[in-house]
Amino acid sequence: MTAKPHHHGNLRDALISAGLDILTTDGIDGLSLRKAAAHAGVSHAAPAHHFDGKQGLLVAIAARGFEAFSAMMQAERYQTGRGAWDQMRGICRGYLNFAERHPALFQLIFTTEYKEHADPDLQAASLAAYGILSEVCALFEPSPDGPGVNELRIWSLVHGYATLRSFTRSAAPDTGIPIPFEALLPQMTPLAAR
Amino acid sequence: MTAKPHHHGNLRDALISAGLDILTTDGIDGLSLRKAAAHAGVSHAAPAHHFDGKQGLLVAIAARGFEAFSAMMQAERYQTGRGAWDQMRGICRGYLNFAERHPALFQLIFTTEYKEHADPDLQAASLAAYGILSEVCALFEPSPDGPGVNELRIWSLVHGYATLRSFTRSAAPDTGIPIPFEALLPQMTPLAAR
DNA sequence: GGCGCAAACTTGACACTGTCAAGTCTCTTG
DNA sequence: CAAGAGACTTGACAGTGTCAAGTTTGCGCC
Repeated sequence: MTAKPHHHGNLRDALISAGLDILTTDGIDGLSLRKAAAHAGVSHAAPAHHFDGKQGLLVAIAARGFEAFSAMMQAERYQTGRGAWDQMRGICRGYLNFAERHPALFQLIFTTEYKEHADPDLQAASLAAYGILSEVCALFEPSPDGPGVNELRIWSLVHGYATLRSFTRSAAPDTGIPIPFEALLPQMTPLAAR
Repeated sequence: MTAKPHHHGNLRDALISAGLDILTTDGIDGLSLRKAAAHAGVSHAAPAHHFDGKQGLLVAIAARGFEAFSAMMQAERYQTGRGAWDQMRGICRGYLNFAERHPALFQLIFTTEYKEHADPDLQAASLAAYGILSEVCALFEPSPDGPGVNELRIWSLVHGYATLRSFTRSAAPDTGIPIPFEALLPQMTPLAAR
């Protein structure tokens, strides 16, 4: 059994959880290896034995973040119905919920400057998230542009909306974007209204 | 004359330029106040007299970044013609060019975690950039959804595309997004084809 | 069953960071 | 010309990531 490596019950997971906690409270630049170590009750150099430096911890956090991201999309997927547009609106709602409730984590998982994406776990988790969008887009086939273009169109639209909503909230003097995402979606693509 | 405050010819601008240089070479987390100071040939605490801490420098860099961003959109705006769609495709091309050529700066200007946006220069610069999009969208009026929705739709689409292209380039095992942005644009909005 | 060894973790150190306090120089202004 | 204000320097401090040693712990092997 490799479940209990030493006298601390799986420190690696504890450090990831600590990192997630710090991320939500102190933001992305308030997260440090030493703080995560202290939060988990170990010495400042302990993380080095489980992650390849700070980037390694960020990669692990991002992988778990993508899983939560996927879960949030799936949670909304069938919320209003099983039609193609129901599912599409559902996963977009989940996408936007995640960006809204976990802004720092959302930024982390989509920012390549913080981490190298060579990690297989991270790649798998991000591909799984993309797979959800891909599945829903497949419901609209056959379509004039094909699945690839539709995926990119929806993804760009929802990702841009999520990013810009967070941006304008801090940047604009008013309260930000007053237009709901669904107002952008309907005329978006000439998809089959299956 | 307030042109030459001391024995250094306008250190403030020199520090911003140094910051931009470091940003392009070392990325956003390779940028430090001390490095910028050294790059400008002054002591490590000199920047404190011109900026309110590191955030102050980032704000000033972001303001100049938005100006370059606007300039890049304007440079492409009339490149292929003066029609409404010509201008729309033009500024989107400029938008994507900027994101591609200055990825770290692009990330900085659109990330609110790095800086507070209370600075009036920064607000003015970002509003000016938005004004360009707004002008071009106005060419399509009257439209079924009104200018606000069209602006947000285009902005979300192009911003999401720019961000995700940079993301997939680092994240995906292949070379990234193979679909050009213009493939997403045409059926985007039922705008008047003026 | 005891021994050894490797892994987990600690301690200490180093260079680097942002920020503050005090001091020095220089330019301007009365 | 003197005085003072602003620009800049020097020095220090806490915090950071990372490396090099030690120390502890638990597991496998003879």
